[in-house]
Amino acid sequence: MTLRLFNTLSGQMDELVPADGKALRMYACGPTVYDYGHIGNFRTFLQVDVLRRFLKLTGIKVRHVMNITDVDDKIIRNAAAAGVPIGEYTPKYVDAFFEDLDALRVERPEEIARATEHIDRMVELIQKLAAAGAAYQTEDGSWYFRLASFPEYGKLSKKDLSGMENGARVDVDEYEKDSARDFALWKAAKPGETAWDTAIGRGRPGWHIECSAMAMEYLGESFDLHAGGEDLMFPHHENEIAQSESVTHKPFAHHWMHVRFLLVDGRKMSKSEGNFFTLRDLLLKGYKASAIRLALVSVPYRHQLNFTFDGLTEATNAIERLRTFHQRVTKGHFAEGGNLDLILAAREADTAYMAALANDLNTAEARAPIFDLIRTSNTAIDQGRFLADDRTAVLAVLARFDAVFDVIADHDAEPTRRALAWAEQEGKQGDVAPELLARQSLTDEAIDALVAERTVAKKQRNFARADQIRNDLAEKGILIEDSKDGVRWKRK
RNA sequence: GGCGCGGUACCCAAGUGGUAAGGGAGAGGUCUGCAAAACCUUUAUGCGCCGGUUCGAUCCCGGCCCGCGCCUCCA
Repeated sequence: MTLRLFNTLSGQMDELVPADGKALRMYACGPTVYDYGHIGNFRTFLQVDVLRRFLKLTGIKVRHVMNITDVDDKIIRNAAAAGVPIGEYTPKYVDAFFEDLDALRVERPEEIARATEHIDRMVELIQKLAAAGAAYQTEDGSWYFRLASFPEYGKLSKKDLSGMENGARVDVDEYEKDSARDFALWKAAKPGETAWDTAIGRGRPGWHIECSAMAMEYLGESFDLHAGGEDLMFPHHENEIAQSESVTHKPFAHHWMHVRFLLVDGRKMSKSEGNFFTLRDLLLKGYKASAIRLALVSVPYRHQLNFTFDGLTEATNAIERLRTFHQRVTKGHFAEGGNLDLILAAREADTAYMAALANDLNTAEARAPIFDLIRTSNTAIDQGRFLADDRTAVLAVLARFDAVFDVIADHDAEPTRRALAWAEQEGKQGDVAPELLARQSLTDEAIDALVAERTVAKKQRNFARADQIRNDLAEKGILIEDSKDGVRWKRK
């Protein structure tokens, strides 16, 4: 099973296989740690997670590198406003980022590279660029990339910049540049700003150079895949290509994957429009981390995803269906043996599931056979003909589904607990939904005790008491289900 | 203005040149002490509009309308 993935560079679907035959080397642009991540950021990380999980499922080893941009204009600005050095400003947001990734069950890349720890490599690269005639220094000590030296510029984003060489838009701070489109490799230190003393002068790196330097450091001069949000295609990725290939004269990344934007209510998220959500915002509203994951993952990466609360509710309900079924199959008692039709159905579901993902990571299509299999199985269980081998076959399919989607196994308690602790710490208790607090008000043990009491009441045919307990629990978001295999309860 | 993407049922969303997956929601039914869960039935003669190609188009071509994104920091 080989993944066919749309390649922005070639403009077509290309097979994604490790060029060295060993491990797939991929680089994905990570966060700039100046604030908490928002759900748009996480859609991209989640889709890259789907990619790497699917690759692993098909038996491909992955070597995935992600950068953390811990020095840039916004960080410098915010740190200055907070009156601390950037090294004291960013750790909070780095920690928050990983906590959020954990909440969403995004796997860690094999390598996480911080910009501030790779300044040397960036300086070396700039020196090489200068030697190759692709970089020049301006009077203030900054270094720029000379676009004119790289005729292929624009090949990724399919832009023809030839007509706009020296447009009217020239930044007053950058009047010394040879061409308006030349971009900064190294920014000369300004008084009071964070800076490094290096062989090319005192200053700090431009944004694009870090990715070129770190990608080549960990993956080599040429590697398999480079991924990121669609907005990074131009100019960020285009600039990475220019910087890297001007030095190596080899293809930087063979394959480029761009995740399209998440919109909120049909509009791009922005703080000014008030449609801006962080993961924490949603957790405190009472949504489960798994529901957020499923909602952000279920629309294929090459389509815009319109985020709505209805969509989150739908994902919540879909997960309920998956988990209820999983529990039913896991906890049920089934006789020895198996049914050929069910085992075949499981196999077909798995084939269709894998084929959908192999087709440009079509997550929406991949869900369908799983739900089909659930219905088929439920019917068989209702008919009392579901057997032990059927269970084995079906659970194997669900395991492969969860190897990528990772929403059936319930890990929702911890992210919510942490979000609540965070809200308390930050004095944001006012943002916590009352329903969430109600739901958290009972411990598992207390619920078990009430459920046991209800079971006793039912045996005594004291239905009034039994229903009272059920209703009381329901008010706190705890739902009870009676079944042949005992009583199940779950938090809404 | 340039580049790109999309418009499929109440909502989300796949998909194919031969007659519309899946999820959610709604309605009716079965089961149940009652519920829940589950199952069954049901909800697009129709896939933005208009032309064209074709035996046949939602899917191909052309035009139009609408929405969105990128072109500047941005996932």
